[in-house]
Amino acid sequence: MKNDESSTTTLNQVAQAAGVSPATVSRFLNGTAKVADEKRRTIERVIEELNYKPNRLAQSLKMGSTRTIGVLTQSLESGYFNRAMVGIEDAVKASGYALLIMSGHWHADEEAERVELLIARRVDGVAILTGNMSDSQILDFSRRVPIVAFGRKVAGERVLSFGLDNYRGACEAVEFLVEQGHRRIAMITGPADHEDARARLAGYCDTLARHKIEVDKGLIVPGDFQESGGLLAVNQLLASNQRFTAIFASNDLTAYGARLALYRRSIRVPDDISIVGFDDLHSSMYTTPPLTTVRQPLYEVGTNIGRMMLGMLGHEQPEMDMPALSLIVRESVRRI
Amino acid sequence: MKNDESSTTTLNQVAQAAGVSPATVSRFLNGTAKVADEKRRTIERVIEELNYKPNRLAQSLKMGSTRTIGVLTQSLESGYFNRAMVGIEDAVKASGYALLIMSGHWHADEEAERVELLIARRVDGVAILTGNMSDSQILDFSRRVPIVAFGRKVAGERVLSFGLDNYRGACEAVEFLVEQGHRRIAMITGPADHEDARARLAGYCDTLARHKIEVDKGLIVPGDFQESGGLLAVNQLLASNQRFTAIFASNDLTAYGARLALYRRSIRVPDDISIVGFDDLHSSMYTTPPLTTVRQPLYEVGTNIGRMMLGMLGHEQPEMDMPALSLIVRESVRRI
DNA sequence: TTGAAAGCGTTACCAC
DNA sequence: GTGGTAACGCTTTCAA
Repeated sequence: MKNDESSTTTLNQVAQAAGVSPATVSRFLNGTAKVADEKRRTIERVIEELNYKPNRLAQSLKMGSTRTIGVLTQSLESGYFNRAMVGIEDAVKASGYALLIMSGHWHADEEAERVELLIARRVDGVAILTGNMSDSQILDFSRRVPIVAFGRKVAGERVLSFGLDNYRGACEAVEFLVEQGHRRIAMITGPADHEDARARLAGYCDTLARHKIEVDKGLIVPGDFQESGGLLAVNQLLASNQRFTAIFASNDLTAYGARLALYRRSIRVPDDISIVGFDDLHSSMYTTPPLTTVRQPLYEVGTNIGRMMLGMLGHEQPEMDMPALSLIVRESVRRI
Repeated sequence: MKNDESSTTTLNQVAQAAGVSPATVSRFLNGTAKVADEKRRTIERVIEELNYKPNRLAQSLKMGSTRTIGVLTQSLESGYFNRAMVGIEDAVKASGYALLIMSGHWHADEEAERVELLIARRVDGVAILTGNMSDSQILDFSRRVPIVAFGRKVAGERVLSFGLDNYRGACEAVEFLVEQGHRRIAMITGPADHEDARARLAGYCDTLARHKIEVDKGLIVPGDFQESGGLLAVNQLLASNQRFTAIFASNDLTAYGARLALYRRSIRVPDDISIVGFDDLHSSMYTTPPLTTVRQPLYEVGTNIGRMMLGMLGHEQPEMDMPALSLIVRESVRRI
């Protein structure tokens, strides 16, 4: 076996070495047509000897499909998005698709730029995980490439989109707190320009109202979906001398920060203050105390994105099957 | 502006519409040669009108470079690996490289399969983040594609590799515990087949020995680098009625699990038991108490991987500059 | 069953 | 400066 200097073998070389035409090799490789037993054996042998691997680039160019799905995430290191990522990957890898992942960092311009990059690389479709692009931007893109968008509501010829009912999730969370006897419930919000954050806030307000509990503006403090925001928020709450027995944090990260702020003042959870979060990140199972939170079925979100994408790409019909948000009761809430 | 049914415009169409040859358009696009002012303006206009975007696939095929770096990670949702991932991305994106990420799940066969996939897609180089492949496997791959491997020690023509001094990091951690007066220090190990885990265990043993502290086998319990392993390990430790004042966990995840196990028994940290972890995941800043741990400069690991890769790919010479492991003292250790 | 050849969208060499 | 054209590695008619 002589190797041409690590230079990659091409289908043509295989054909030549096997004394057949490139077409025949191609047909053998793809099972596109019957090839005589004898030839097929020589081809097999030559491929082995030359260690030939098809060039997917050339294939893609020819066939007009890269078998690649572009994913626009918002952060490469977000436990939230990455959970969905593995769902997507699991759903599509059996069909031979790979993921080309780019991050938009919650910045509309950067997001658009990344999608542009994805399209330039000729991904077969792009999955968009929330973000700040406008619907019309997404719609525009969808004229160039099939899109499935999560956490957005945009309708069009080649866009599929879906979201989770954040409002209802928030209602459940606050409902639970009320059931447990809490009346003075503080809320740490998420970014004001974030739709999910607004829905969660609305769920909080409405649920309180439904129970004839006054919505005290002083109990609503801003966070940023990060731990640091949660920490600051609780500090602010405490500094303003508000009375409250529970905190509804807009997401788990916020809850972690809030919990630390309480710890610093030796305020016990849940004995003194109860906390409920939102997302149910994996780590929420291991905080002390384990966090009561609203579970987002992110993995399933991912598999559904993957399936919907395959559907648009002409594979078997996607059967959507989306678990709803559900409250996971752990140990950060006390009945009072 | 008429749009041909969302079908993508090609360079040839631009050429035709502008009344010039494809070569000229290409030259204009790449600045490969001067093109007359007049033509350049028509070309610009036509590109605008037709909304032409170059097909990177065709470019790649022609030029023999996809401007893509394959990354073999072990888990898409590991805070540890993903921190390095953003480092890699930051280091290479300015040069126009994108990342094609695949996960090997710590399984040698799957890892090899993924690298094979990466190569089939003609990535320009592959970055390998630890894993279980054999050195010779990696060496083999490196004959087909430039490789930079982190957490491995494999030398070759086209492989660059580097690791962090886990042994020394562990020594520092245990040294600190001893300085704080601890003598009965339990250790929760990582997977026995994991090199880093073994190095950390060795650091623990040697440091104890250096201080003439007996290494009690009963204080060394197995973990798995996951929270659940840490939890189980502490349960086992407690059940066996060992006396100890501190725990050295093989990584932060393990420490989280251990901390929860303690919490369940109302054993306080650090008042009753001290804990130190390893990795310094972002979340370790927000555990209660915040975790004292050995910081791995993962982001910098990533940027270095990226730079080394660019170096191998013929860009500017990489200047390695790797921060060492360092102990981050927070609040999970008490002086006794 | 098989081969010749066109073509996917680029780039680059060779003339002019 | 610019155009013609071969070539990158593959797939797929069209004939035979």
